[in-house]
Amino acid sequence: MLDLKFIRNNLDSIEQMLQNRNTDVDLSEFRSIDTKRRQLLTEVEGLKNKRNTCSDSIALLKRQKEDASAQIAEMREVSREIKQLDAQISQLDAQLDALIHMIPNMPHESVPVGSGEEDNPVVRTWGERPSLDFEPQAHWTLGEQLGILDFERGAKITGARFTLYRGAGARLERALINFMLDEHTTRHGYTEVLPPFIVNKTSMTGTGQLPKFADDLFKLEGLDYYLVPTAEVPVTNIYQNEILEAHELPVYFTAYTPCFRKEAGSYGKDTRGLIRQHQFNKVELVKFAAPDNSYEELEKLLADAESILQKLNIHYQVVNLCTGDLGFSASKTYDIEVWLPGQGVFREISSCSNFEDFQARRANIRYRPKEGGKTRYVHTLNGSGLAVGRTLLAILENYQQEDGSVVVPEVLRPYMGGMEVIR
RNA sequence: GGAGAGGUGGCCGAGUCGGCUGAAGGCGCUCGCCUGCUAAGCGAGUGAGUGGGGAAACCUGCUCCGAGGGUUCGAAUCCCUCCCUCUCCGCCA
Repeated sequence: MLDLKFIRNNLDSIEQMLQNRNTDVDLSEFRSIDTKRRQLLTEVEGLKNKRNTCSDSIALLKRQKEDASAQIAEMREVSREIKQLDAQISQLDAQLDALIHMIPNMPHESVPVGSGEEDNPVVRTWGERPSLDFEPQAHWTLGEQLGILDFERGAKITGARFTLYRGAGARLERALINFMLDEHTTRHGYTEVLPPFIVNKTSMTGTGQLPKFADDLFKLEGLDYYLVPTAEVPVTNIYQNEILEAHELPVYFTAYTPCFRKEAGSYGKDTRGLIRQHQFNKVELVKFAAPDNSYEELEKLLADAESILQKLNIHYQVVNLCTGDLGFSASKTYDIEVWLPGQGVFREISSCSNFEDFQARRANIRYRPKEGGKTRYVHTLNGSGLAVGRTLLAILENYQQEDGSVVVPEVLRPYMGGMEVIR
């Protein structure tokens, strides 16, 4: 959510931003609702002031055992007016609130203007494509042949886009989770948290999933509870409605959670394999930072995520999302895309973003600056470190051998009971 | 799930029969004094949000005592609904 005053003073640049993001939010009514609201506010506050002072004098009269019925009668009328104005104001508040919750974040100046993913510039590339002297297979073929991924039974148990992992597959998934958490906690300074996997509406609104993206979420029947679509939601909301001290910043959290997404609007896309599931595992990185160094923190967070792929020795590239591809709440996002030889493409495996104060304002997360003075909103950041299912499939495709077996990356062997090859 | 108690400022904790309590007192924090240094002591200050005025320091209105409604001229204080915490019982991994 953007600052109301900022919106008021920068309507033109916001309109431009909406265009760059290919979003259509109608701001034409903003001005009139905002002015009307402030008008009524001034009016009702004047009346409340009158009521407050009169109440004091009524109290005084009562204490002196004098008659106050004239004032009381007058105030009865004033109170009626106040009630009426308050009702009008809260209606305008609701309208304004609905409007500003639909406005996406302002992109950072380093974000290129572009219309879609084809306009995302590549920031850097790491490693090389594996030289396979045979026709590489897609992970779904490898996984089924090895008996470690069972798509049919996943679909039987639940439905499309659910997968059953078996044997070495299940263990590899677990190995990856542990490996990633260990790296981030022991080498990169993150504190591990294990949050609830179900959150309420306030938390969803705090990080920006609601109200706009309700269709992507699994909601529990009859409750205002939702399955988490990412650990970003519960972890960022750890400090919802809190004021941190400057010396506590930055705070680094890492969390493993399953993620649940309806993937509405992706019918027919990525129907095969592990790429797009309704349930997947992810290790997330979340930071709370002071505004003056949040972009340095973003670079470090990105490097922390990249280091996992480097240790696994998998070729990847980093792209800077352009305005047309940038997420609703983000000011700036880097995607890490891994090379998938079985499909001959780069696929997103991590998304690292700085939200600046957009989420902090919604979730009311502030800090007290060192130099004192008014509290300020923190900057929130997060990134996948990494998406576990996609990492597993990247390993299958990059480490496959001609006979369909898959070599276990060295760093994972201790987590796999020493297993060197899945066959 | 049943019974009871409770939710007040960064923290702890008073708030009597509704009015002078945005909130006593303490802790913490900040500044000053004192001290060879530290501690102790002394003095002063110290909530948030949102409007208006001012170049600014600052002045000023309104709102906020778990959340939302209600009663009243007036509510932290009374009533209703919901949420959360604690204790006991029941159930349970």
